[in-house]
Amino acid sequence: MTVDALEQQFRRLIRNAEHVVPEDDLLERLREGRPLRVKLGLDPTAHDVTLGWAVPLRKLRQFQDEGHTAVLIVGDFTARIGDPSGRSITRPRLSPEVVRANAEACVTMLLDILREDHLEVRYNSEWLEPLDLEDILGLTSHFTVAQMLERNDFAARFKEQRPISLIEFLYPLCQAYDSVAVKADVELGGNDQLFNLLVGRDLQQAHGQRPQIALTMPLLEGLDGVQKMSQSLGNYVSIRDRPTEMFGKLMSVPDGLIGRYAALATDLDNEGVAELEEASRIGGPRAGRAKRAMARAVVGLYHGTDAAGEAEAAFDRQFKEHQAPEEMAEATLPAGAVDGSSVYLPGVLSDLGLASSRGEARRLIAQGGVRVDGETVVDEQVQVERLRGSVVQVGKRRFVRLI
RNA sequence: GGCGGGAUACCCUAGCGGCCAAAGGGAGCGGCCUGUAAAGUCGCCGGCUAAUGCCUACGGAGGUUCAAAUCCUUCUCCCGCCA
Repeated sequence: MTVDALEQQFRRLIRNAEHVVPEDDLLERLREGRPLRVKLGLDPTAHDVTLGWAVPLRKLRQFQDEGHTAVLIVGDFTARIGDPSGRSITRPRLSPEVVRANAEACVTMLLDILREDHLEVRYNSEWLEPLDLEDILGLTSHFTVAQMLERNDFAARFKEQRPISLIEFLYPLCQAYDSVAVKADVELGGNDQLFNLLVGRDLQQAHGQRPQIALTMPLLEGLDGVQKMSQSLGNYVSIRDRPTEMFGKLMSVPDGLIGRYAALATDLDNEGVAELEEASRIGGPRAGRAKRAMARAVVGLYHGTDAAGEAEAAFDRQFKEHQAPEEMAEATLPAGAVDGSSVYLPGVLSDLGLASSRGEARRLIAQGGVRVDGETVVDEQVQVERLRGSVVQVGKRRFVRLI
């Protein structure tokens, strides 16, 4: 490979990265011309791939495309122990079978992004399970409490006098040991993983290995624009969301995030990203158009450009022309709800999951948030004929067709 | 191990015998506005087909009282100081 080509590969690989520690070592290893072992850890309790999680995954895919080996570490052992992080109640321990099944489902989903060649999937129980206490004490001896407290969230919790379980100190060690076990050249992760990745370097060195390069990707903010995208917060887009849903969710993102999404969740080049970012700063209709372009690019990435175009058209039908969407959930009128010729609508709404309770449904109706075939419902009792075959809408985006 | 403090709805927090389904803030939801953005604005925000009604709920279990989120006992968990 020419020096130039190498340099370009290097630029591609570090593009958008938040930290590359140390950068020059990555270039050096690329020069060796061998496939690098690029590790990425996977928590098998997650069951959906969000756009946020896709950021490091897509980076891993880039490495694959350059001929390097993706080493996917399934944290089956650690999942079995349960992470007591923060104040959250200790997760129930999962049985090995359940973890395994989850993990396999996860890996399958990851193949939406990763390629099947240049891929190595490893379960960390393979090397963590056989460790005995002596081995574990040996691992801990390489680190000090002060080192552990360097980690931001530990430092913060310590300062605020919130509990830190000892087991939490062991997690970075387990993860670091994974790096030793698979002889990683590079480990990828979200930026919140930086500390753990650096622990991996130290531990590899302690085991006489060349320390891995830690490459972290920015954490993508969720739809709310504030917190990081996560399944538990419900502010996420799944890469398996239907095109229309994906497009719609992306259109609800705050303006300030357009550039960020464009950079991290699309395959637009730097100029394209800069253009959208600029437009989003200007605001007004230009920002709206920039957001559309971003949404189209994301949907296009996972569903193809045709689907993206259709999603945008469907979006306009629904929100500019206020037509019901073409595809929506269908449901039958719950039999119990019918009383003679009229129906108690709050009961129907809560049975269909459009409202969390009958009281909630009644409130929605009272506030004018419920429509049948586009017409705002005023009364709680509704004629059966009016409902049969109708489209029931709650709020702006929840639709169900009754059949 | 000793002593002290604490656990309130999704989160943070007030209440400290009846006026408490529980103040305030955040999050969330709905209407208007709009670019399904932000800001703004009006409203909702435990459940029950009306209710000045009933049920469930202030960490768990008991108790005192006509009446308990509030008092007592005990258990669990958290925090602090001392060791």
